[in-house]
Amino acid sequence: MRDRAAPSRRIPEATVVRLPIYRRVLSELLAAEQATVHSEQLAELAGVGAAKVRKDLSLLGSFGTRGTGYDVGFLLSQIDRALGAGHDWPLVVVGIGHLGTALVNSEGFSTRGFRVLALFDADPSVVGTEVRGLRVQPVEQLGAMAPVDPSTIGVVATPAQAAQAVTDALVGVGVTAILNFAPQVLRVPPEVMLRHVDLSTELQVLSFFQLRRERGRALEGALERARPQ
Amino acid sequence: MRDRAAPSRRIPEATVVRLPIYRRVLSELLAAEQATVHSEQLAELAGVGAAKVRKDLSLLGSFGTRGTGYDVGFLLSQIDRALGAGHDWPLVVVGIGHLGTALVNSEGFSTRGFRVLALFDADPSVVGTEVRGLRVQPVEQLGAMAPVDPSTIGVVATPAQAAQAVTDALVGVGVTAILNFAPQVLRVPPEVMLRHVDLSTELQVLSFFQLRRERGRALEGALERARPQ
DNA sequence: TAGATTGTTAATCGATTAACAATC
DNA sequence: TAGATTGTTAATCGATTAACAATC
Repeated sequence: MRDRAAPSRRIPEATVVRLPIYRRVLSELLAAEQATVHSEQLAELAGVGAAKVRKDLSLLGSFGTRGTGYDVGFLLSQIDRALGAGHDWPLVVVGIGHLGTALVNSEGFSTRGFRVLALFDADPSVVGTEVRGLRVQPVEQLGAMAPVDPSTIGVVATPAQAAQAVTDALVGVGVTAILNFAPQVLRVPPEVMLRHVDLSTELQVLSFFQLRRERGRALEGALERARPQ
Repeated sequence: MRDRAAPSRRIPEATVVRLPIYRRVLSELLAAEQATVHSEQLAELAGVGAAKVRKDLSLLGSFGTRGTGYDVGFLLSQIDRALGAGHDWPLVVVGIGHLGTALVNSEGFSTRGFRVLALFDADPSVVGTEVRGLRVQPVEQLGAMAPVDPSTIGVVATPAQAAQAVTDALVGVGVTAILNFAPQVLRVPPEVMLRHVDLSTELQVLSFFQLRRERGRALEGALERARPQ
């Protein structure tokens, strides 16, 4: 067995997004002491197709055994490696409302290498309180914090109107990756990576498809009535 | 001017996800009393390409004027129509922790037609409290609630281990669209629409790309050292 | 009319899926 | 060896982008 890890080929974003899902399923299987899994079962548990599972995994390397499947523990460790487990990922979280607090308290946060470096908020009644043992600092001090390590991830969980200024400040102290929860399109320099999660957008997407379904039903009804038996 | 609305062609999901972004930009332009906008500017403000904007909008209908652009108010109203504004979207939210509370308190929630129908939680210290004027009910009563309207959207914001049971109960009372925040793959009948938002997945995706960048830098450094001037 | 900008077509790119030879 | 299942190829599907004719 030699050189099973894939040469670091480009891994498509669509695949990267599924890796944490496989990771979760595998860790459940590991907890249940299942030794091996085949693509069909992993696919079923992850809610995707088996061909996609094999394709995704093959991009990381050749970790399965033909005729048998994948060793659960080994595959898990390889996905962890690809996702940078073991690495330290400092987070700077701005906006310690319900959303910011939810994020900081996420399950399995620290086991995945995420470590809260600093918390900021604009609200004087929040500043000074402790979340997960860390004191919330006034947001005005964000710009004055010591330059951060390049692997640091910034989290913007402020109201929309504060988000751009906070983002600029994060970029100013050296943050190169930002997760934005504010309902606001952010401008960042091209070298800064940005992901946007918007609760209300997700609901709007769901309601769009509900609406289409409803219109479909209405149309069916009309056809039904127009073409009586 | 006749028949400007597109025949209800299939609108790709990728486009649907961008509609709320255009919507937000347009409502800002409207607030700033800008009368018209062209695809180039809308693209710039939404952080996408101009061709994509025109393509997306053309799927909804032919709402622009060649040589001039789009009327801000009219385009906004058309996007609203496509997204089902004016429609009533009842929500059943299960899990009133920080995340559930953040969602229920989202800005512009009610203006978009979302209306919280019922709140449930398993924690006795949360049950009975009021969020946005609505009393939190014990989760055991979820299964016994009156069957819901087919446009109802369920929100699962519980810990992972409770998520599947809660989902089954939601489906049981007639919910056909679910937004899942629990770090858990859910099984639903094929007719139920499901979207999954996972805070920790988002961070893992960001850290994956950070890692690749780091490895890239390391490689560059190595090449630099291997090929001295 | 001249200039500007849409709406659409065609070309490109990327992701998904099916099929199957390789191989345990 | 026979059966099972991977890893990969090729076909398909869908989304993005560029280009430009249509038209205000």
